[in-house]
Amino acid sequence: MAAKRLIAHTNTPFVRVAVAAPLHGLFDYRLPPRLSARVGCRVRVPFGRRRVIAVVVESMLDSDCRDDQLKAVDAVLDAAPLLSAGDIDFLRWVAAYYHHPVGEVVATALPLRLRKSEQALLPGEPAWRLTDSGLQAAVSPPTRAPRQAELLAWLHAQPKHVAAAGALRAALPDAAPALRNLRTRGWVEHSELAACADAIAVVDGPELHEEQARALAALRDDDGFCVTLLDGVTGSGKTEVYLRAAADALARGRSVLILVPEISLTPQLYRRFRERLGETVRVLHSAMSDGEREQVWHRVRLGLSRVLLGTRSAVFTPMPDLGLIVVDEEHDASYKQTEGFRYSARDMAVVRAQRAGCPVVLGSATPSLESLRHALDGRYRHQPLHQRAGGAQRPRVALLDIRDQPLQRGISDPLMARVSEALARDEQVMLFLNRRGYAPVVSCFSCGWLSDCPRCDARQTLHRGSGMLWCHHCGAQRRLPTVCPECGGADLHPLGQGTEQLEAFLAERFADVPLIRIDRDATARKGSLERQLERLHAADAALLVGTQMLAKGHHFPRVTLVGVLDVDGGLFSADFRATERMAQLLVQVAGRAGRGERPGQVWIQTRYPDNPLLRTLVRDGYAAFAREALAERAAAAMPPYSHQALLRADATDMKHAEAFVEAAVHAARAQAVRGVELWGPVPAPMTRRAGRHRVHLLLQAPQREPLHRLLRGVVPQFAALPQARRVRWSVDVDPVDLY
DNA sequence: AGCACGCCGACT
DNA sequence: GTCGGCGTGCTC
Repeated sequence: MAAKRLIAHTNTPFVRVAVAAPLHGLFDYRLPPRLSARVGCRVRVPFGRRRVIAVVVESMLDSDCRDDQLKAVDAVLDAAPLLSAGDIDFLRWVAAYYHHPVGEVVATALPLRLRKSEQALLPGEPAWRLTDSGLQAAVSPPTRAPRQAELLAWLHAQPKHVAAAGALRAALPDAAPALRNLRTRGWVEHSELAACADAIAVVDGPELHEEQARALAALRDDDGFCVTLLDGVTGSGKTEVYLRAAADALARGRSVLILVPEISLTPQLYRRFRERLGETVRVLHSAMSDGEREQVWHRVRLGLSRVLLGTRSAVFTPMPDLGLIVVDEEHDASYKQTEGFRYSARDMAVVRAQRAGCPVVLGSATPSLESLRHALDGRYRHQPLHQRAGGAQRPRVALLDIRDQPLQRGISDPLMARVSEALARDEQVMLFLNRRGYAPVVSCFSCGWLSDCPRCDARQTLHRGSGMLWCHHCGAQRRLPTVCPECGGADLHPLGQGTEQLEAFLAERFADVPLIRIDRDATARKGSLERQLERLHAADAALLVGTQMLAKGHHFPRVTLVGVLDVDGGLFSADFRATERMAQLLVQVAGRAGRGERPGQVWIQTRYPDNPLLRTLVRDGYAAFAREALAERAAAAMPPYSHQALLRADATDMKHAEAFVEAAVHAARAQAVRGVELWGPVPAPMTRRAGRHRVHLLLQAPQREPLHRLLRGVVPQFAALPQARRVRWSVDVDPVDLY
């Protein structure tokens, strides 16, 4: 023990560092005796022919490398570690799990600024201090400069003759010119006030209903690691449970990490947490500047702020004494990073809680089948919340068979009639269509030309507002041609509907009813969504048209009728998870209806009213649907009853992508790990995308262990394959979409 | 990734 | 004659 402590705190002659490069190994360096670098500190090291910022992950008495191969650390950039030994262990575990280069994983745990800039922005308030000569001047102040004298006296009265710049400004609002003069005389100097901890101020909330109380009591029972699936319908008060559990953790002197999907990181949630827990609540999100992000990051890692509300990447933020992790809307796809280092923040939150020995709460009205399986197997505690807070009634959900129905812009007559009736009763109506733009394709009726994307195996969507054809997969745009590019005819027609068309049609049909469209295009203009929603709260009858954006974040208490125009796309997709996503989306959309006094009704148009999963969902709800869907997955040995990894490769030349995956298959076969199936090379579902041809190899196994054993052996070999030079490739462990 | 080395085409 | 194309190799 004594020896170990000695090693940890004296200068060991070698360090092992993680470099942000797509290289699987770590790199050893000599540490000159004049330098001291503990695990978790950043260092500047010579790397190849350049200098890079790296993170120390081990501190060693000797190295496996030959002495003449070792270079020396240039400089130590942090006096104290930014990441604890536990954080480093966790990140190394994460890198091993995702078979991703450690350096890149460690880099994602640091705020961007710390990867690029050597100087850390450690927290501390800017302040002004009286200098020695200033101290003398304060004793006999200049009589001809009363403002300066006043300022000198004020600073003199401060403890240690130092004051925060903000406090000074508050006390002497007009002191800026005097301050400037004192500074030129050398009587005050710029300084820094020690960083102080944020106030923790827990405020009581509303009384919990029985189920909430039960869920909270269960959480209190177990202070160590345990996973709770908080399975609660929209409006059942999950947030209240999070708040109480967070307050408990704070009371025990612990920190709390709250993860939310990108979309629902609304100011309202942040405000609610601040109101209830105090200034100690801090937030990390994409709209913040690099400097702000780094400041929050330091405050949280130093324990100055105790509650962090953040999106996906916040799961790697170092936090001392972690006492609770919450993953809100745990089924949400945005927890999975879909490029580069493809991690699942939800899964890593569970691992992190396990390592920290603290509880983790996964909350959702529509839990992922992965989490539900764990709950059914007893690995997660299942905590349902059925009651709707405030006693609002569940909406009535029904299928609308449109097989023999004429459709007007995608809307059947029965649905249209209900829309009219609801509007006539001064109620609000929401129509959901998961396709933005005006029409998904434009076609020439004389020659059959279609608006194909030049770079993808997809159609360009018509956006009539801008008069453009737009590929939603690669972003390629062109003007809508006036005549057919193929035959020169003037017989071009949009086919199918998007939200833009629906909006135009309904605006004409219900000219005197306020109408709002909510999708990525309509809300791109900043702040416009908020203003539109204001308008909605004031209105009586109103129409809302939108994509899945409608289903998230915002609540529309006055909506009594929800129409889902097209659900069938989710039923027959090549992606086995499509039905799960469809069901989650339907339930989330339905949850928007009837939260006021009047009961809501939800009508779902379909050509497949006999589809068993759809029927179960509508008749018996999400839980019943999920049971059946799980049974199907089990029967087909699909996740979560098997485990997958996906090797993706793409190249401008299809042959290169194929050759690489072919070679990868050979390498994988040579490992001869039993119990892992290899499916590939196969062309990706959308073979060509943004001008690149994409080829996959799917690896699947009933158990995790053999899959990971295989990957451990073979992924480094992929990197070394000569064919790898001609492709972009990546390994996706636990892929959620196979596109 | 990022950087240098190296070996072939059209230009001040 | 060179400037520069990107294939190849390497990073403790």
